[in-house]
Amino acid sequence: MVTIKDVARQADVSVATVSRVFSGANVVSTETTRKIRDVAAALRYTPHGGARSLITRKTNTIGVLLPDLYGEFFSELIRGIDVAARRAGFHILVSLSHADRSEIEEAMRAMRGRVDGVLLMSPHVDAESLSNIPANLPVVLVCSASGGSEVDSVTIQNFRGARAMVAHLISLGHRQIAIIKGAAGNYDSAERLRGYRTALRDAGISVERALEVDGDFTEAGGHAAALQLIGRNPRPTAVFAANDCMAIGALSAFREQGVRVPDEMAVGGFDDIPLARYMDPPLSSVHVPICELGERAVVRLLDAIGCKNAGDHKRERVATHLVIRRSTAGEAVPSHEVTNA
Amino acid sequence: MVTIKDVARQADVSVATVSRVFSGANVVSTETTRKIRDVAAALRYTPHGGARSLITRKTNTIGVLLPDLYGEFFSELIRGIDVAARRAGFHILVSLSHADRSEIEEAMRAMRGRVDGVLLMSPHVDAESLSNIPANLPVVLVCSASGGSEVDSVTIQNFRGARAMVAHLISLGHRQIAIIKGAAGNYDSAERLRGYRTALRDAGISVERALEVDGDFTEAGGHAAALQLIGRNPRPTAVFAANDCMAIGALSAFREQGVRVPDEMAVGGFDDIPLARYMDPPLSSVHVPICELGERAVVRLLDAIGCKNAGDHKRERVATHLVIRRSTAGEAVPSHEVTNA
DNA sequence: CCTCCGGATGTAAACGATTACATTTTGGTC
DNA sequence: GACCAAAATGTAATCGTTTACATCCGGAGG
Repeated sequence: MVTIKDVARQADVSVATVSRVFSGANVVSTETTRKIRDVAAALRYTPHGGARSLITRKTNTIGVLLPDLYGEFFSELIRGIDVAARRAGFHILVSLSHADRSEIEEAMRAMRGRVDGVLLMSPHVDAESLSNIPANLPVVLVCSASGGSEVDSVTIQNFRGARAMVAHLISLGHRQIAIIKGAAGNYDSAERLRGYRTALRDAGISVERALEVDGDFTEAGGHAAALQLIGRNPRPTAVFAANDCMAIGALSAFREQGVRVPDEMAVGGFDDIPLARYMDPPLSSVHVPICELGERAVVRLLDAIGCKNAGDHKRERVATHLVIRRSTAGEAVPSHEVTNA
Repeated sequence: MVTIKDVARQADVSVATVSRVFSGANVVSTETTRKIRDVAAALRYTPHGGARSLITRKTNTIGVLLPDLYGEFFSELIRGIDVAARRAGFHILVSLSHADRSEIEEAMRAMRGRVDGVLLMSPHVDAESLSNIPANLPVVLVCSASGGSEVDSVTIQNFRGARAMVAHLISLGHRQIAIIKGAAGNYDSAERLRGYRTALRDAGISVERALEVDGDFTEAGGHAAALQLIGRNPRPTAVFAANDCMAIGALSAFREQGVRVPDEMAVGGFDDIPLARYMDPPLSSVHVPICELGERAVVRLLDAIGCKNAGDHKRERVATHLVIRRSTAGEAVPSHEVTNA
């Protein structure tokens, strides 16, 4: 590997001068600069990021710790994060599939000295209770429960979104409304369930546990849950799936069983993934600006990295809105979408 | 930030001893070890990864350079990469949305000193022509054209998969078979197109440019392309979409226009994303083990990092296989899948 | 002609760890 | 108790940079 010393030697200057050329301190004579650049190009020299960040104490990298995440949600989130990070000249160090507390702590420690801050998405662990992590490392929670206000966090409007979807179903005249719940122990799941129940109560409809079936955010889970619901007596006339994947699984189950959507069964999802509008019938959903979620989280983190004002930790929510398509609205709704912020 | 020196001072030993405790050289007396661990825990000390990798000359990190990638493909690929990397104790540094050569080179330089090797997916740029990158940095190409054998690469069996799908359509009696092409200039696109044409020729069917419509790998693109095809005279009886997203867009277009699938129009996709089986009708596709693709690429890269045998660069392909569902096969095919390696 | 100043460059000390080598301690053997 | 190997620990160089400080040099001002 060719280092700054090799360049210095060949260009017949000191390493300091070479360093000054590459670190942008605009203080080296144009002639020397040219000479150094030539030598560097010939040698294929590139500054060593690790060494650089050791002395400058900035890695220009943010760590991203995620749980098991699938499909669209994951890719959009990363995209948002990468876009915002790159805009600020930051890289992202990604670590996936962290479930329990010890794994998270382990991953965070591994990141010490490699990142300037961490984005942590931990829907199962109350991240505040993380104890054994490097001190002074800025952290922003994404879509996670954060008991107090001890830490920055960015989440989505799960509660409002779910409540709006269920209110929409109610407004269509449905009274027997089921929910296919998200993965157990998950923060988003819990909030969406809460929104569902609140909407029912607000309309004076009693909340029945029999209409709350378990799900796991996968198509297969939604499919299985839908089969259960078909057997219920009385059979619900509408179902709210806690995410689109499950809604899609449910749609296919209803189709197989000859249950017509939306006539016999209205179906609403959550997330509004790109595919939702291409379903048959097109799926009503709660739109989540996932990409923006990632961006906002990064912005917040960069903020925390910049100034050490340990004081003002904020809890921020990105807005969701209802997107009504045919899976809930019947033929009455025109094919262009009705949205409702 | 607390460093190894702080721990050494408080534990009343030298930094060397502390280092030995944390780097696993099992040579420190149990009592000293305990004392050091206690102090470290009290101080919340974590070794500084950057400093460590500077002297050991290993970052235990691999860089991942990707183009604009969406949905399932992206998330599965990253998952595969992360799984394999973590298994070997490696982290991944991700950088997205690199299009042209200069962006790629820039990103690779930025990674110098932060990674031990790079996974590069560059479907548009002939990566071999990359010149201005750090010397000696192991690289493995993923799903990219690699002219000669100067570099390791892992791709998928685009050609075979596409040919098999089109052969399947032919075997069902179709003669007017259209293709919705992938993004222009894309390696996978080109290979799948080649497979399509070869299958036609093998069956003695003439290749007609009018049946090759442009696409871009998105649902909207597939939708638009399908509308075009409906207008063709004679109208094709089958269409092969170069990926599932486009196939799904096409399905929805056919549905809207009252073109029955598969009776009036058979539809085949590529990728076999999880949602494919939940479409109406369930979508026939070419299964791609995306996760495995990522894993294999990492394994290959770790190999290259381990031994400096610059000699034997290999080109590897992960196998695809046909998954036949109702979108091509009509009601004749039972609901459990027919697969065909 | 001397001073002084500023621009260009060099010298050397960090950054936070690892590790070869040197040194000290320990404990077993005679 | 002396001796010696082995075990435990310390010393200091090193990784590839950045940067405060020192140095050098030429020219402007007096």
